[in-house]
Amino acid sequence: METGERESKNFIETIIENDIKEGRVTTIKTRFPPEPNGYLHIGHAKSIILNSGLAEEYGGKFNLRFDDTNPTKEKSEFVESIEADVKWLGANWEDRLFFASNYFDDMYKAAVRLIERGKAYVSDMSADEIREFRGTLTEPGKDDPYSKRTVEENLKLFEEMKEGKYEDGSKVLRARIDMASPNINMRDPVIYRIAHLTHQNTGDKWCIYPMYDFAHPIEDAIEGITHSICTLEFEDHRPLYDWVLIEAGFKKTAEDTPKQIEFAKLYLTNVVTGKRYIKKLVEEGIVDGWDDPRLVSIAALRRRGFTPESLRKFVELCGISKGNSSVDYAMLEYCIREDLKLKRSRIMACLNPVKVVIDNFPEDKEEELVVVNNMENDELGTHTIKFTKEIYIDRDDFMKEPPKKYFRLYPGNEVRLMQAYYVTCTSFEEDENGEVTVIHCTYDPETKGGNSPDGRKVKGTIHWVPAPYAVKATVRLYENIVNEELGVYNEDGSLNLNPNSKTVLTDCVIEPEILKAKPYDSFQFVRQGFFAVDPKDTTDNHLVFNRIVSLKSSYKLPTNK
RNA sequence: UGGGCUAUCGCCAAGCGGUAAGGCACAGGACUUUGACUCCUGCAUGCACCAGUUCGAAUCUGGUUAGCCCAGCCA
Repeated sequence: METGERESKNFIETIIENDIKEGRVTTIKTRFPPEPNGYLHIGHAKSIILNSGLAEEYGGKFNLRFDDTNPTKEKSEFVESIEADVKWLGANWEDRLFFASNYFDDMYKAAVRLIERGKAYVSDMSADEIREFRGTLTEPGKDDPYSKRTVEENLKLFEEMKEGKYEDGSKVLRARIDMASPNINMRDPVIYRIAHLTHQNTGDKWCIYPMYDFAHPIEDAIEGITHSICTLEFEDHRPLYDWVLIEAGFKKTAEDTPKQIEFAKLYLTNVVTGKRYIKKLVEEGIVDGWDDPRLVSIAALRRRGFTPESLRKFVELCGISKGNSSVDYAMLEYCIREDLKLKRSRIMACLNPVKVVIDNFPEDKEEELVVVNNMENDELGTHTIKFTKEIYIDRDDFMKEPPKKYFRLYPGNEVRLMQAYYVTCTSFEEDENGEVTVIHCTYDPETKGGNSPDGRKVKGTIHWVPAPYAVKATVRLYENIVNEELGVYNEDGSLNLNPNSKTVLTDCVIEPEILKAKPYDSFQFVRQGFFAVDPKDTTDNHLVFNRIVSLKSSYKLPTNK
């Protein structure tokens, strides 16, 4: 099944369709506006896929814009990684890559316009004083003593701020709105601050920088964005967004575009999402880096072997709404399995190998068998594998004393070795600890290919690797970094980490076909799950695999008896 | 306790006055050279709660409760 069609549309699509129907817009324009202060994670994927998807769906345009209005937090390292991640996800901004910082001139002019219209003033109050005068949630604020400055005075002061005459924090430009507004964002918000810093894009050209609330609506207006989609916490900012556009002359009424629309963020149950938390895990060295496979940053998911298609499917499946919610991780697992199962070759690998000797198989004989890479997808072709007297199977596929309904290998039982022969376990050897060291079997030469001419059935089919040709590799197993509740830090800043979130490296053996694999290539290891070649740890002569997701398993060993 | 927003199955989520879509998860069954996949079947007399309007309400009205967001010169 390819891109299955959704029968219901989300509320943003409804808004857009109304805007088109009622003639407010003809070509819609959306944007993804990250601040380059960290790496992108799966939550951003929702926004990227939503915004670019909407543009695509309605024949509009999608822009990538760096919202770099605060040089204290931003680095060019991050703009590079973000660009790569957005591209990898398949969002196409064509030639429309923008930087808010390139609009600083327009923003400065807009601020001057506000001052001229008496809608903004320079204040000398300190940050503490401004906070004090702002009032509280239940009490109104008090007028800024500097709010009575004349237009001329404000113009002169703001010009001097720009020229660098004042120190950081000594003056700010505030919008003149309403200190008694029940919406605290409207109590004369600061719209420009002084920061003598080298900006990642504009260098030392500016020493005053616009605040988000002032800059963002202007950025949208300049680019002709029609639908400015953001997350729920900006709902209270929407009146300010409209105020700026109207007072600075970018639009007539709040009904005109650009129009801000808010939706709920994506949370994964028990998984640490959120830039600042991931950042903390990285900085504290709890994980190896931004792309540690246990994380859900885009870089980590890519390294781990997730596909862009699987993330698109996931976002689509989760839906868009205004209710805060937390999606089951199982949903993500479903999406990646669904995407990979028809795209990837199946290969036999024993994560915890144990040797099997086929006693009645001739000592030096080798048989070449042809294996279909994916029974459901012919395009993936075939490969060959040698069958030999000594092979490895997974330790889980043998039990000395099988519990009920266990139908893999055990003394006296016959199973099928995938694509090869029926074998029957005759005996086994164990060490002093009771650990099985070698399993002895006999094979039935009549069953080559895995079918019995006499119509005899076996209940179990197990995978194997020829011992002389087994390729040694390492698999990285881990659980996601999880927390008890929504991946949130405790009040003291600590995190209740899942004890399983440790990475475990295990030696394994894989059939020789695996030697053709390159970094990021992924496979379905028969009965084990999907794995991808790690791009960082892998060397020329040793492969390291990250587990992308395990397969569903409906056989559980009985817990008691 | 000022303002804004949200409340439909374990988890997402449609629904917009005409008698509860779909997906994930789960359970049972069929099939199977991966106990996978695939395929069937089941899974809210109920839509946070209480009143009211209506022939009829998850959808409208009033009230209540719960959760999320806002007092950065962050975004």
